[in-house]
Amino acid sequence: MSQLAQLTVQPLSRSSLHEELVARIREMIFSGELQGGERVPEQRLCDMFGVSRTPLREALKVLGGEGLLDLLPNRGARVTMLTEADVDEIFPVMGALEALSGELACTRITDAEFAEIRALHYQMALHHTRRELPQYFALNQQIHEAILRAAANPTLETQYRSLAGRIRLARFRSNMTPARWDQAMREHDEILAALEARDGGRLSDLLGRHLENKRETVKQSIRDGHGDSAGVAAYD
Amino acid sequence: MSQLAQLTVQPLSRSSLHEELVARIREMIFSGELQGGERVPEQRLCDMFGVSRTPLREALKVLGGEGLLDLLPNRGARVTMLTEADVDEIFPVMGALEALSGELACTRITDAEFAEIRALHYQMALHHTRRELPQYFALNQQIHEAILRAAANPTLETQYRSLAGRIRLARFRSNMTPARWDQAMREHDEILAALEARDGGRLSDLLGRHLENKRETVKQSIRDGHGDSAGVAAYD
DNA sequence: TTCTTGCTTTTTGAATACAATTTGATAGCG
DNA sequence: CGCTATCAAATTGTATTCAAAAAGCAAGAA
Repeated sequence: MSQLAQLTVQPLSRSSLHEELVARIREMIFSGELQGGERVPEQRLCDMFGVSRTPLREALKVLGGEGLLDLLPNRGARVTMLTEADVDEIFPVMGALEALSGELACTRITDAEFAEIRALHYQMALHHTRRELPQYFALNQQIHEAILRAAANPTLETQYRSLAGRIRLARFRSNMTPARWDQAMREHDEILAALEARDGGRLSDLLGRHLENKRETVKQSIRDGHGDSAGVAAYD
Repeated sequence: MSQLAQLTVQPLSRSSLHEELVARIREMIFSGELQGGERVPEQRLCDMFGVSRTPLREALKVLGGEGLLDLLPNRGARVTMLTEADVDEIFPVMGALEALSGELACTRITDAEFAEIRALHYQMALHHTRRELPQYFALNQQIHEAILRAAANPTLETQYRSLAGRIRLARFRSNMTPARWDQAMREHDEILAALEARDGGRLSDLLGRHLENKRETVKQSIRDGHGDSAGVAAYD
């Protein structure tokens, strides 16, 4: 018998049209190319992508299931509008999941994985001292993603990303004060310390509280009216 | 102006065919009418429901997104097979969500809601003393549902139900020993007490540990080979 | 003017038709 | 005897067509 049976290979994903469309349209929503509340006529998208309505409609159904589109029977699809109430609903759930990711990460993380996170952390700290906000945010997101990965639980990752995607519908932009930014950086110091100590309970708490600060930012952007900041990427 | 504008009526949900199909096929999966791993030829389902392939395929895509079907490009859909690894992955996430539902329920539950849960609890206790397992399970499920409802967070409900649905793929049946059953009942006594005291932290812990016992049951049923117990409903 | 009412246009829902891929079976070859 | 290659049938992927519903518009009445 060959070694083939032993190997686990990436189950190469030859994606079909509808999968491709799901990814593309999702990105259009996140990028703001499709505005919240906007009606999405099927034919226009078909022309845009050069496909027929069948695979497109399949894609819309999937995105509806993800909560990114509202599908109204006989009245088309609209990009979901996030209300403040939605945000208050979603954040506690995200918090619970992020807390779990902290717990699991502490029990499973390898030294190599931790070293990588620590490297990201110090790089982020550098951008913080230099007051380079975009770079700071990029690293910040990478760190949270790395913790999530370290938890080694694909179901958790999927669920978390799904909720994070819905939050991105708000297209918020962090309006950090210097004081708040300094505080966030201190929180990250503590997060790194808890992770190094493999203290799952403490890391859970820290991640949960760290997330709470984001909630107000998102709600504020909804109050300000999110349609106006077209083309602006969502920050963390 | 008439009074009509003031009234808020149920926005009657005329469901389309594909929505109907999603619900029907989902039930077929849960009931075991479609076995795990079984290939689901589109044409057969079309004949079965008397619809064309278009709405059916839209339904399959949605169920694929829910994780109940595996969609292999050009190779059809299969009912997802749950591995023990999947169960070990899903349960911690469910645990985090159930813990959150306990926390939220304690902060929000009304006296009326609590009274209803207490009633369900004592009814369940009665079935426990009479050793009426199916009735016990039915009440048990109602209690957990009621707590989830009391948390008053639709996002949480959706996410939890989605994971619970995936677990149902295992089509497990509780094989409780008398000792284990007595213990479960004691756990429920504590759950009720924590809820009455509005002690969110304690309720979280209790629900989490209560759930852990279910994990082994499910994994055992997978080891036993779940295809054999055709037609057997999943218990709690 | 403003609201209603009926018709036309547009858009969506569903079914059918066509193309591409996979599966499995058979024949040919080593 | 076993393996490969080729071809036919079945199944899925996509496009097109037809039907039903909703949205828009214009004419008429209050």
